[in-house]
Amino acid sequence: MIKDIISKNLTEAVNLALKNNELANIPDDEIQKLAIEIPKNTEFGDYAVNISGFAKFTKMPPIKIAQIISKYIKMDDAQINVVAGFINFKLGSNYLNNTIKKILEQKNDYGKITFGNHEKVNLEYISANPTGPFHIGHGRWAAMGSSLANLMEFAGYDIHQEFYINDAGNQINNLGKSLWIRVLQELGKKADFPKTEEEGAKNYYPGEYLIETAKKYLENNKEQAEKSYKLFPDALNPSDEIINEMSVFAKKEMLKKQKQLLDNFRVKFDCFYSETSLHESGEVEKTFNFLKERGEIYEKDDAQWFASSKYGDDQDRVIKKSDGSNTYLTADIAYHHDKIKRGFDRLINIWGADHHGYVPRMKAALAALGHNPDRLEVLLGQLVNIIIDGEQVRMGKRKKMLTLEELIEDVGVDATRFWMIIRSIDTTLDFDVNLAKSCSDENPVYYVQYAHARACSILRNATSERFDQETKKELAPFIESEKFNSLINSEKFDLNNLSSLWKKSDENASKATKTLILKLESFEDLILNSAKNRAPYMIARYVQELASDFHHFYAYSRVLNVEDNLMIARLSIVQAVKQVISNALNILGVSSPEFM
RNA sequence: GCCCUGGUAGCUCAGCUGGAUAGAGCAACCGCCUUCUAAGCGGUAGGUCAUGCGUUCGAAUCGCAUCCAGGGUACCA
Repeated sequence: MIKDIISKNLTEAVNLALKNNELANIPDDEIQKLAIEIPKNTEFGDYAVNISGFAKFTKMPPIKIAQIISKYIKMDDAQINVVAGFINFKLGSNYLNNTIKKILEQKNDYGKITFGNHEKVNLEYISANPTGPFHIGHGRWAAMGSSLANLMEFAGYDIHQEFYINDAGNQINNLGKSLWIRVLQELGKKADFPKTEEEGAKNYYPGEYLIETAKKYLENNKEQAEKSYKLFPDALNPSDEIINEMSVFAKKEMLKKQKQLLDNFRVKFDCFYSETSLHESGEVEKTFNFLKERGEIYEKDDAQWFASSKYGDDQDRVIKKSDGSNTYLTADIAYHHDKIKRGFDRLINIWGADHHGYVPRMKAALAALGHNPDRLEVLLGQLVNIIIDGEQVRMGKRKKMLTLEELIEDVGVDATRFWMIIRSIDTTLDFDVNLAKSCSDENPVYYVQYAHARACSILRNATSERFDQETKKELAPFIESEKFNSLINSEKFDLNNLSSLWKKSDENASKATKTLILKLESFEDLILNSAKNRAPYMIARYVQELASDFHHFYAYSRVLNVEDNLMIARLSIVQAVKQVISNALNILGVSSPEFM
């Protein structure tokens, strides 16, 4: 990375200046902190470093310090100039050419870094109840989570993607009870969902999606259902056996649908972890006893309490209710305990902001179990507003809602994913359905994909036969396929291919070319920063900027129909752009079309 | 009340481990298609970075207070 080269030279220069007593009193960690940045105003240079921070140690004006340091910098093929407290670097073509070489040699691996050091990370996200279709909010976690997984893999982590199935508790019974009503309705019996709170309306799922499930159930179980109905004609009071049968069937169907949708949405989990399995294996009880042995649990009001406030939670939490059953928290503690026992160095959870109060108690739980709570990282995502026709649509949870499936059908996987990722996780996302659907300038997905398709088009044309309109004759391609392939696909890219790139041509073209290559160069740095910050949205922003730089380049630099050496050089750049756009879009789980 | 996010251009948002003139996209206005994809490019205009005080050589960025918006504050999951 060019930044690393500059950084190394800079550190050496500062140390030399210190050794020669031209500077003094600068602590080592201050030198380490020097950040190479890209100036907002590129007139200053391609890279810059601000050394004003040294002023308070050396008691010298920043400009003086910058001058002294710059004297000691020995970089070939780079211009260095000092403005105020800044040392600016303007790079020569060697650096830029090497960037292209690196991309063409590393291909799909360009941008991969070893920062993560193979740390074993368990990334848990979505973790929805299997009681209905995903809503759009789940879509944000799905897109975020899978992109973050791709990103962190790229940055050198070992990522294990996990979905925790919340398949225990009353909700599953409620699901079964609701399915039974739908089944009876399908059989033509009189059966209705309760309407009022007194009748227990909130214990049912009246969403229409269970109608389909009911039909499916009846395909093979019609007689059985009729029989059950005769024994228990009251739709709201079926037997436990019926509820159980319905619950199991509904859960299985819902899960199947969820998995199918995730597959369509390019979300790949390594593991679906069932909460029920934790109860059945006795892990929940074991964890409870373990905590009890460690003295973290006490009794009050007939319930068992976890003393989470000892570990920073603002109050203690019930862990076993007075009726003897466990709370959700108990299973969740067991689950996180299990993750750590499975050998993960780090646990990352993506949770909706509505769960933020849950973070301290989960961290407290880890501490109480004897683990370092910092191993758990919770990324809190703000919620999603749906905008249709300029109006915000409220998401009623159990009423009619726009499901993720409908959205994807409407908008497409690429656009949905891109829009879900484009904003930082800290801001409430306004998802404008009309905008995401629109194939216009307003839609950044197509802007980026168009750049990729455009690059592909140029590369295609370069090796295709041509037809001359005037002479009505077939012309040879601009470059033979074989030559082109050896240019693009060889293990060792020949830097001489780029030699004619920087000969004096028009200024706009070389400026655009340089800007473009510097953007390509910054990809590795981007991976580092976005992985560090767990921020896939940075990739989405970057790839838009890259597309913009490429379109700009395209406007000023003809690739084909110029003299051969220049064509080869520019084709190499186009290929590199195509590669990097596709590497970036791959991380986001967005496709890179060859035609549009 | 307490806790978590956010408040930056007409709109949606970057920038926030303090540093050069606060950026992008869209919308508005003006231009550019007989040559590689116009789903594109160039240009113009648009700001008291919610408010106040503080820390600092220097604050959109850090601290405190206030005001707005969203979310949370269960022996639900």
